[in-house]
Amino acid sequence: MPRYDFQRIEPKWQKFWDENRTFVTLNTPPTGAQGKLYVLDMFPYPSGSGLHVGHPEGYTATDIVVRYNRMRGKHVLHPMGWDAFGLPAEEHAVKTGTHPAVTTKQNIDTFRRPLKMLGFSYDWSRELSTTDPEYYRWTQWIFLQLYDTWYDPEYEWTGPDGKKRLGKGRPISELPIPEELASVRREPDGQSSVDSHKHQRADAPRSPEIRKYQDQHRLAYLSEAPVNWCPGLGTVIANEEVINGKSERGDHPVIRMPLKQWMLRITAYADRLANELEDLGWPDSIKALQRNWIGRSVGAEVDFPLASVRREPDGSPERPTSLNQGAHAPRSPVLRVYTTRPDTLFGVTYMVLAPEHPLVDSITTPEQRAAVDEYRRKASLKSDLDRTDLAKDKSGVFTGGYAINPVNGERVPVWIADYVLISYGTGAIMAVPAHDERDWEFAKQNGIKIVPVVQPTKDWLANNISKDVDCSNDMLGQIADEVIQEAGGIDHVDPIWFLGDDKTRTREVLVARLTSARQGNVESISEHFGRMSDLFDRPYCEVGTAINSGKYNGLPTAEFKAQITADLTAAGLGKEAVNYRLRDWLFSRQRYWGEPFPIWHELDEAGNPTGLMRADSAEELPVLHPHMEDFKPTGTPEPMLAKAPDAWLYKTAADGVKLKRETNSMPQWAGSCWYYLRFCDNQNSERFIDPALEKYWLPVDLYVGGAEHAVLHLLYSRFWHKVLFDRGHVTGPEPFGKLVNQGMILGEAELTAYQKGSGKGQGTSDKAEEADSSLALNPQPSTLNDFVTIKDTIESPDGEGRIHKDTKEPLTLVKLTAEQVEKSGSNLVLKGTDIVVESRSYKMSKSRGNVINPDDVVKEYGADSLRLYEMFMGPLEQVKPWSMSGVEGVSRFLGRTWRMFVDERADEVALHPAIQDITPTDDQLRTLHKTIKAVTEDIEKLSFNTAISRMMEFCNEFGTLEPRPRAVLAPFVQLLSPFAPHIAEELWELLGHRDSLSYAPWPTWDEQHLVESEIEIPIQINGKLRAKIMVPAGADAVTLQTLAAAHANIAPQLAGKQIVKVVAVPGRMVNFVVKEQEPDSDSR
RNA sequence: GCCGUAGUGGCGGAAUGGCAGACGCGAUGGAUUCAAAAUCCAUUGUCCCCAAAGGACGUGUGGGUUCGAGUCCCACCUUCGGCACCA
Repeated sequence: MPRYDFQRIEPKWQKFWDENRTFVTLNTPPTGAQGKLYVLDMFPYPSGSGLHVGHPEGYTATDIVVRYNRMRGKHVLHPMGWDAFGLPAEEHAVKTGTHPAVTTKQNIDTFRRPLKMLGFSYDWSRELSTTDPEYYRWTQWIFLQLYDTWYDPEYEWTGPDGKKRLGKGRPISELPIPEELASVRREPDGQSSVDSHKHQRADAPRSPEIRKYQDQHRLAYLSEAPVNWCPGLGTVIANEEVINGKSERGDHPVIRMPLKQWMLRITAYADRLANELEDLGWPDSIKALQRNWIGRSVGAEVDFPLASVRREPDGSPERPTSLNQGAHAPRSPVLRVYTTRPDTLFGVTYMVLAPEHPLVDSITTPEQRAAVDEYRRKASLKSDLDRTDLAKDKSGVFTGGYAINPVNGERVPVWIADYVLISYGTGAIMAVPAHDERDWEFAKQNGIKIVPVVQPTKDWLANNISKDVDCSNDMLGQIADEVIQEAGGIDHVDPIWFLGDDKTRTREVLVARLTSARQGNVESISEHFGRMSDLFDRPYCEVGTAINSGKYNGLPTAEFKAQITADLTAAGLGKEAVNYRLRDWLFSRQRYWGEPFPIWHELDEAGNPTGLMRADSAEELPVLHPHMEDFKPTGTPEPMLAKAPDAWLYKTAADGVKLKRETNSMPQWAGSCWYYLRFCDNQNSERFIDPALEKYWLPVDLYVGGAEHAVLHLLYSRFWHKVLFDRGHVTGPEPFGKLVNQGMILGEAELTAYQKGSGKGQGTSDKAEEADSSLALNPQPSTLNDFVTIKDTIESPDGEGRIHKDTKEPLTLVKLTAEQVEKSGSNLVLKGTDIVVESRSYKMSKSRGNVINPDDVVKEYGADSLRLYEMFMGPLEQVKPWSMSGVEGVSRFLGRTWRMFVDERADEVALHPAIQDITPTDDQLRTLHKTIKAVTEDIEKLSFNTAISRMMEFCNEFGTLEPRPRAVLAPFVQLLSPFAPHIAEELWELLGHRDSLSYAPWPTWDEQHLVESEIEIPIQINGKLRAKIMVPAGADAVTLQTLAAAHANIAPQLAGKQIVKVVAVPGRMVNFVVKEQEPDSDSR
């Protein structure tokens, strides 16, 4: 009985593909190739727990595109590899003593097997792993490129892509050396460092001063700065890896502490990373996410001269330095701030320095010293989490110092407060409490005066009336008018009212007005809006017309900004400035299982570091890991590799200088930053990629992966690529052309219950959550038994069962079935109770127990069914819940397809006798060609779910038809093959073909066959459907109208009515616009 | 708060401004079977109507544009995701 036996078919074809090297892609295009296509999946981290259903989602999508294009004659590149450095393998090593390399190899094997089992047409000869020394050798080489590069923001050039650019990463040897350093080069002992310009080696004998100067400008540099130290992980991590003060991986607390770490100067590329997003074929949402992350803002830097500064012995106080700030150097001691609102300069009533700001010491007066030191000490202990938690609390201390407001000469007190961040802008702000929420809160809390400098507009008044005032939009406008009238004109509306002071008369008028508007209770409203400011959502307005601003009074905000920026620049008091939320990328980790740095530190006679560094040459790469037995973290910020044997750690250079290896390692992102390049040329031992192959294959034409990489991997990769581009190693500025993010697959929908009437509000999640816990604490014994909602459970420490979060009792989670609930209005209710039941899907997670294992699905339904189901669930980009019965649905479709070709009642597998070489009818051909067209276009649009539904329709039409014309069925197999390649190959073979279907030409459709002789046309009266008629396909508007008017249902309805207009669109519809004779209450 | 995404049957979802709900799941009825599974056929947005014929309503809410709106415009509500003391 030859049923659809995927367990026989699938391994058979996987073996066939393997043995015939069906999917190996040569680097030379085959003759007659229709161009190249590089389709890439985000390569996985091979975790020990194996494949997850999310993986095959994107992989199937790309596989369909690849198989389709292969059949269309494209020269396709479709590789797969492993992002295999990272913590889990190392943590496993700590537990078991197994070397991470061993674990990694095992994990890769457990990942490769299911990928092969799913029939993806990867070219496995291009497989790579970031942990392979032959791979990370080039990762280290690229690091050396970064190390050898400085960014010249002034450099104008034309790239190989023909576009003009401003700003370029250039070799460090081309960095101009300042005069004062250059003079040092001629050393007294005659050891000149006038180098040949051509071959500069990193360890060339130059003066230490120059070398340190260069080191400060490299794209890869060492910096002592507060970083995110995560004791739980035993390493520092990047800003991007910190979520709400906890580590992204493991959810461990993160504390900030100053450490010397490697940084990559990604901020130098911030502008280009933001601007060059524009032309990318990426989803707007991802572009927005990156733009947001880069966070470009335009404003001005303004210098406030200091009124009282304790002079240092050398005569000048230290000036703040910032990487972000430009070169204009003030002559006298100043406090430089960055602001996006230079138009509010006249409203500055205090200034704030970040506690870590270098000027704090010199500005603090002796009287304030103790308080300032105490505040700084406390602030330094705060983790980012604490700072976030206490966001509302605007604490701060007065330093005793004053600065002079450059626009009006006023003395402004200088405070320190931790709501100002050292890492953004200049680490200091001018505070304008009248027009900034944070400054306003701070001023209120510390009793600082508030000076409004922006006059509210009528629009502001209308738009900011409190949401508690329940009235129409018209009413809001009227209230605004009322305020203005009461004040005697918009210019007399005093902004101070909104800053908290009462304005009794106006308030009374408004309250009366509101009362009449909503027929409310006068007293309650009066009480509710006790003060004028309560009537408005915000106590300040941001944009409007200038007041209290001297000669600028009357200027609208935008003009004021432009004007005063120009004036400040002219006076040398400031300049326009751009700032980024993006920070430099913290690039070192303290772990073993990452790429070692190809860097040495020079030691002096006593063995102490001199602060000078040397890089390994390209020939010395790769820098391999030292052999180690003990993988326990040091527990301190001291890197794991510091425990390496001396042979690895130390060496003496040719010039006799003692060297010690850099013991940090690179973060996991390093390997994934450039793997798409290596796939083009993964065997090359001379270069990281052959230039000709780079030019041929790049950029990646389609890149598919999860949206969780929107700001990490995708930003880092673009950065590295741009550096390689600037240094002439790649030919394009961007690595990825079209990008698609597959949506996450959620677990199967679960029913959760909560008590009716509990909580407040309407059906909000808050309510459900509140109710959840009360249910768990007071289970209804007779009705719910041990039913407990998921919220109340946590994973037990051994990771096996689940326990109650409060009682720590083990729990059995009872899933409700559809039979246990009944409908009640729009809700579901647990039968016989007042428990409301909600259906919801959650992220798959081990602790929730809703993880679907692809292996199990393949065992039960086959790889083709899994592939087909994941594509049929819905649009690729969308988040969608898993449904096992959905898998059964597509599995049934494959069964029907099988039976369309194979007679299951026969004794062996053979073509169904109903399939005959007969001439198809026009209708049959139309169905076939419609299907070819639809499937083809849907694949092009990556609309796989609709493509599959088209094939289902085809199958529904021909599945049981007898006889079935072979000429119609054969192309269907080709259409199906990208989606369900195994069954397609099998059927293709049954149809008598000996070669793999993979290169059979994709079917084309003929418009001629799509033409229908008669079509159905809807007839509307006043836009409402009243009838349908069959008309000849080519019928013109007049014919349509005549036929429609004569229709048995339409004629009576038109009788005696005035036809105002007839809209007849040939091939589409007819609409009669009639006027009702009696103005009857025709309920619209 | 800011940026982004999405709201359509019992469910997943489909619809170049032109017949809302393709396709699938689920459900109901039937055929087949000793019976079941599997399979096949039919019905399936809600409501009015004994039923049919027919009709009314229907794409988050309120307006608007249009002969015609799920689709376009304005305002709002809600969901999900990201960022969040970024000056």
